[in-house]
Amino acid sequence: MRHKTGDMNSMDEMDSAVTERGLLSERIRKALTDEITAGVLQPGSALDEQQLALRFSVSRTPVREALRQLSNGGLVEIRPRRGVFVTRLSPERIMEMFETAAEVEALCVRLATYRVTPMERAKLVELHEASGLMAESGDVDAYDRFNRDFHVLIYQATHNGFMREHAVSLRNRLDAFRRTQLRQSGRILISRIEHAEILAAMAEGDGEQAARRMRAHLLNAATAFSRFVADHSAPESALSD
Amino acid sequence: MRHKTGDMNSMDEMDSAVTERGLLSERIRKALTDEITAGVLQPGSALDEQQLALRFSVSRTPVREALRQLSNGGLVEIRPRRGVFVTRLSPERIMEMFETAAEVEALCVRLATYRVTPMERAKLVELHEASGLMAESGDVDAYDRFNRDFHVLIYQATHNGFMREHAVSLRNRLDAFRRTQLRQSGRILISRIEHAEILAAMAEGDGEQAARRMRAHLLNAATAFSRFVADHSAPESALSD
DNA sequence: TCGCCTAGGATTGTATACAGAAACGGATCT
DNA sequence: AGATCCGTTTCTGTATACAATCCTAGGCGA
Repeated sequence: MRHKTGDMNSMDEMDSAVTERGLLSERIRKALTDEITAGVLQPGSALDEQQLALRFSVSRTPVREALRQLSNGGLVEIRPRRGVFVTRLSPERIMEMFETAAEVEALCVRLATYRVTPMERAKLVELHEASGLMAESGDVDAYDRFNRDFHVLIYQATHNGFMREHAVSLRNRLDAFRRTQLRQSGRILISRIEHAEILAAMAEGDGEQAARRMRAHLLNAATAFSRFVADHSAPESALSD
Repeated sequence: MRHKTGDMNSMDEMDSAVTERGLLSERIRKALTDEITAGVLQPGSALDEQQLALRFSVSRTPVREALRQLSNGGLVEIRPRRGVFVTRLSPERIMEMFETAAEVEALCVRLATYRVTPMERAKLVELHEASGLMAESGDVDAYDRFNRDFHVLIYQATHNGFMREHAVSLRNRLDAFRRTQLRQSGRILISRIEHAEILAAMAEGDGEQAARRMRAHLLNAATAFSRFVADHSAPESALSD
């Protein structure tokens, strides 16, 4: 079973005349999610319902629903009777999110070490080995997809569906920042080495060790992200606000 | 200096009769949350928007928004174009949730052990000592409130706001089941003893030990809940259906 | 008799209309 | 000049109307 969780959902080239199978609110939610994580919609900016409705050529109703969904994901903030704003994530907040993700992933890999099936273990190794090519060619997008599959498979190996869903949801909220740090030179190779070390600990059945390495793995990514922000956005943000 | 302007925005009435204070969708969301967790709305039952709108004397719009919010909390399931249904939680699913909560709380108390401030530690002890009266008098509701404050304060002591929010959200989803198990004879006293042991580990600065005890604390609650379910619903569900 | 197709009813999804609150700007007063 | 008051305006929150889809039931044909 090799299902790709991150399939691109870009079948929007159909005529606008046909009502698509999915709900309008879902389409809008996805579009807004992309724009926010890509930085097109800048943090702190207000999202006007009418304006968005006009942009997507729909009424305010599905736009409202999409915005409500986004607020639950933490991407936007709703101030009642005031409006909807793209959540402004402070660097501290982002680091808090990374730390939380690190701890959650650590506990997942610890449980996974004790519960993983031989088939799952084989699949993990297979994924990891396949990532070697991506690391060498520097294909960030491909490695990003692999990385996701790798981690999700570990959640899966906990054999706790609720925990898996929670971990996936957490990971989704950090994806934008993860991609950012992954683009730094050398990060992919380091990431891959850390994966190998985690797999080694799992192979020895040492859940605590695997957990420690996973925590370090995530915190390294956080540090890389932090360094990236310090290097790239300091000059720009000097006069904002 | 206080002017006597015509500003009467400051009337804070708490009654639920004709108050226009909050948003309708919020009020409905709370009402439905209560009814679902209390079991008034049984798992698997369909929620008709028009019917609910009639019941609350509002239009379908705020009802829809409330239902969307609930679906993100996992209380209801939305099948597009099919309707909204109260989520049917299998015993396995509930145990998965308890395990996840146990692990998350364990990691919280581990971090809290290393980061708690003297003031927070004092507040924890104070809370714990105050709970003695509730345990003796068997006031389940009061103990339930204390229990919540106690655990939330531990999340707070991690000094990671994001983690605190996540842990609180997780706890909310389990509150209904927690109350159930707490009503079993002796559970309150046992719970209080376990709290004391957790505090002791924190006082010694042994985060790992505190984490283990917290995990056991939550899993004990899960076991108690499981036993409660087995005792109370087995005879009925044995040959019905 | 059984299975497929179609018509009707019911319910959700979306659009539009209306009401009230919060932001904005100008005029007046101190 | 600065602040305050008040009217205007814009936008959200809610209500209602319309459209599309799904479920059900009944008829028709094999």
